[in-house]
Order: sequence, then structure tokens, then C-alpha cells
Amino acid sequence: MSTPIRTRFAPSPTGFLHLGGARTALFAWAYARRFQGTFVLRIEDTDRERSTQAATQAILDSMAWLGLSYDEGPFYQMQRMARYREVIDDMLARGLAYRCYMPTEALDALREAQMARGEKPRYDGRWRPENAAGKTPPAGVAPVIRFRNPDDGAVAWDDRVKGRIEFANTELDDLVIARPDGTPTYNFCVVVDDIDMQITHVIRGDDHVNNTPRQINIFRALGFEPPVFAHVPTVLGEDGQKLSKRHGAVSVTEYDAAGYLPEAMINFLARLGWAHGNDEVFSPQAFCDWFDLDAISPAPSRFNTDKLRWLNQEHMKRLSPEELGRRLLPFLEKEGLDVAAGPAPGAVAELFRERVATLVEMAQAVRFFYADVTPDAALLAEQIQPANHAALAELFTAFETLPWDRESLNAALKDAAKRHGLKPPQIMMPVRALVAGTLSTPAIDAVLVLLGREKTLERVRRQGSEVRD
RNA sequence: GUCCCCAUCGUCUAGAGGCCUAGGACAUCGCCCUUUCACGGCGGUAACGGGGGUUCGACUCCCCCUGGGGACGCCA
Repeated sequence: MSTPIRTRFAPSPTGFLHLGGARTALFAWAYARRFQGTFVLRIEDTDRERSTQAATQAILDSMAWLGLSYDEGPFYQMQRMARYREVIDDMLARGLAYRCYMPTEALDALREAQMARGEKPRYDGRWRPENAAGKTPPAGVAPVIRFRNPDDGAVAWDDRVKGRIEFANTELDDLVIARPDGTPTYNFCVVVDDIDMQITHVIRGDDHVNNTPRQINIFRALGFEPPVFAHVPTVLGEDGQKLSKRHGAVSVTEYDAAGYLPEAMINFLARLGWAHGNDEVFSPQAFCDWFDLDAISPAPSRFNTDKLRWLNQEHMKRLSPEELGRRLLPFLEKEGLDVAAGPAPGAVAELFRERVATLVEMAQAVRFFYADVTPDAALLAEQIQPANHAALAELFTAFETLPWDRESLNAALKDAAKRHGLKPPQIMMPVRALVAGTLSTPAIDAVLVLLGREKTLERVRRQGSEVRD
């Protein structure tokens, strides 16, 4: 019996949850689900300047929308201060950490000088106990606390997605684990939290690989073996550049608002850097059943809207009409439509799901079922001409009494055309223009059935009054 | 600058030394279906960055180059 798996997602609430973060969360969540493990949510809010409650809420909302449910948490690092101080005091007492009185200006100058010499900028250890003997702390400088990193040897780990990675300890310096005001810093909190929360697998963005050796050193100093690490590659924008605001939508909530289905989003994000043979369209459940760390590609991948749109349509096609209608409902309301005044959203959605890629597009396309349309005058003039006046007039009269079903409507449409020597489109297109205000609709008989006799007659009579003259 | 990582069609990817005449998907192009727009069906264009090894045999393993990305904070 192997130890139960515990993964975590640890965002810092300094902004919305972006696509890269969402995919990282997805992988950590799926891995826990796959092996009946525990998924922990931890909010890393030690940066008081930039952390906001609004950002925390946005992250929570995004995860809820995607269905990434957590088993423990959310834990907030700001509420764990006492614990961090306890560990820091212990490290100080055991000589694993020390106070450094170097002013930030001096540090900046040091770094600049090192860069100028072509060296990697890093702290020189001047306040290490062995170097500081005899030095008196300058007055008025509140010290930071630094972790005493090993001087030699190497730190290595077998990354589950990147393979073996090794860093020489000489590349690392003594990092600050507590600021002058006593608040602990990221690399330190992460280690204490991962130990306390018994995290077995750290799945995070690969912008953290450089932090990993430092964290491993802290784990060991504290007497713990580090967890398994899996660094997932970056999600780039469509242009191959790092994701940023100028790429348009980068927040997952924007995809919710744009009418994407969460299951499509999960499907898309999952396929970025991961594959299960040639499977392209699958459910969140299937993903959890198939997912494993070793199958993650080590290379960064680009976001692709075309593929997301295609996947979204595929998932819309897989939903039952009723369910799709339920998903569509809020978008109809957002369009300002009175849903009660028209056909059931499910019936409409079933008719339109093969022609649009998002729920927003669908809500816009089905607008004419729920609100009056004012066809463009030029469109009407183009569609309604002397040649089809008589046929249309005859058809509209038939509309008053024929059984209101597809078969009857279709027959009436064709008969009217035939009797006047017209081709079916010559009669169907004007009807489309009249009732929908556009020439591009599903089969017109199906549209009319849903629209209903009353509204149909109302529209053809009012808009097409000239036909009867 | 230093360190770390990465490298298959335009894009996402399959590929664990012979199964590769490199497969799938999106996008794109053509044809078919069609009462519009879609959907769907069929077909096409399109890739192993370069150079060295290792091997009977490299997309697959090793090295170098090139090209990308990331890190170097009292941010996370």
C-alpha cells in the first residue's frame, strides 16, 4: 500500500486566475482524483502589497466554474504566521538561519557590480555567523533573516515531467526567509506549508524550477525529504509570446462570460502539453481516469482559440438539449431577452448548436425567437419582388389554417413555389428575411414550428405588408 | 552576463531504436451533400532546426551549434 497522494494548488491572489494557472490547477486536481488522493487549495497571500480579497474571490470563482473542487482549504498563509515564526525561531536557534543587516542599497550595489563582472548576482554571505564574528549590527537597520544554504555539493531531483535536474549549491545564495518586519517570504512558507500539509506531489509551473533547489535545501535542513516535483511548462499566447493582457482574454472568467463550456475549457487545457493517444474530445471524468504526470510534455505550448472553439462546439453537441438549454438561459437573459415569451431554450439550442461555437453566439443567433426583429429594408427589397409576391401572399394565407408542423409547413412552402413556377429558395429566403431578419437560419420549417403560428403571421403581415398590396 | 529548461506539419500533438512511405486533431485548400448558413462525408497541401557521433539500423540515445523560454528580489 503506497502512501496516499496529496497535491495542492497554491496561487497568490494578486490577480485573476489566468490560463496557465488554470491548467496547473487542473493537473494537480486531476492527479489527486486519478489516484483517489487529496487536493488542497492554499492561498499564498504573504505579499500584503499586492494580495486582494477580490483576486482571491476571482480564483475561487474560476475554480468553481471549471469544477476543480478541493478537499482541503482554502488555507491562507497570512493566518499561519505564528507557525512560520515558530519555525524561523527554531532555525535561528539551530544555526540554520541568521540575521543579515546589509542595507538594500548595499545589496543593489553588490548585484550591479557582479553583473558588470559577468557574474551571477547573489548575496555574498557577509553576515553569516562565521563572517560576522566581531561585527556589530549597524544601528537603525532592522535585519532580514537568511537561510544558510549549503556551500558545496549539488541539489538534484527527478522531476516527473522534466527528468533529472541538478544545481550546484555554489549557484545558490542565502535567501531571505523573513523580512525586517518579520513576515516570511515565499520560498520559506512553501516549504513549511508543504511539510505541514503533507504534500506528496508538488505540481506547479516551470517558472519555479529555479526555486526548487533552494526549497529542497530547506526541506532537508528542517529534517524532511522533499516531495515529488512535477514542473509543467508555460502556456504561451497564440503568437508564441508569454501570456499577457495584450493577448486579449487570459482570465478564465472571461471564457465563462464568452460562452464557453467549462468541460470544453478543461478538455482544451488538458490537451495543452498532454495527450492520451489520439483522443481529442473527452469529458473531465475521462481526463481524470487517464491523466498521469509522465505523459506531460516538457515543452511549452501555445494557446489556440480556433481549437478551443471547435472543442466547445463538440461539447455543446454532446450535451442533452435540455441541459444545453439550461446553460444557454443566462446568456439569453444577458442579451436582455424575455425567455418566457419564446420557445423552450432547449429546443432552440438543439436547432442551433451545429452552427455556432459559443453560448454567446447562440444567444445572439436565436434572438429573433424572443424579441421582435426589424429586417433591413434593403434585404427585404432584395428578397421580396414582383416575381414572388403572389406566391408569398398565397403562402401566408395558408399559414392561417394549416397544421403547424414541419411536414405541413414544408409542403406549403414547396407548393407555393411550384404553383407559381418558382424554385423553393425564392420563397424560403424571403420568409427567412421576414421572420428572422437574416438569410442564414436552420431549416425554415423547423424555425417556423418553434416560432409558432401567431408570431409568424404577425411578422409576415407587418413586415411584408407590401406583399399583399 | 550567469544558471536552468525546451526543440515532430502554421498550431496542439502521437511516436519509449526497426511497426514511419512519420499517425491524429484544429486551421487551410478542393470535391460531395445541401432550400440559405452550418453540420457531415471524402480527399489534398503541410513537420522530425543544423552538424557530429553510438548502432546492422535513428524522429527516437549521446555531444556540439542554432533557435526559443525561464530564473537570477526583503514577488509569488
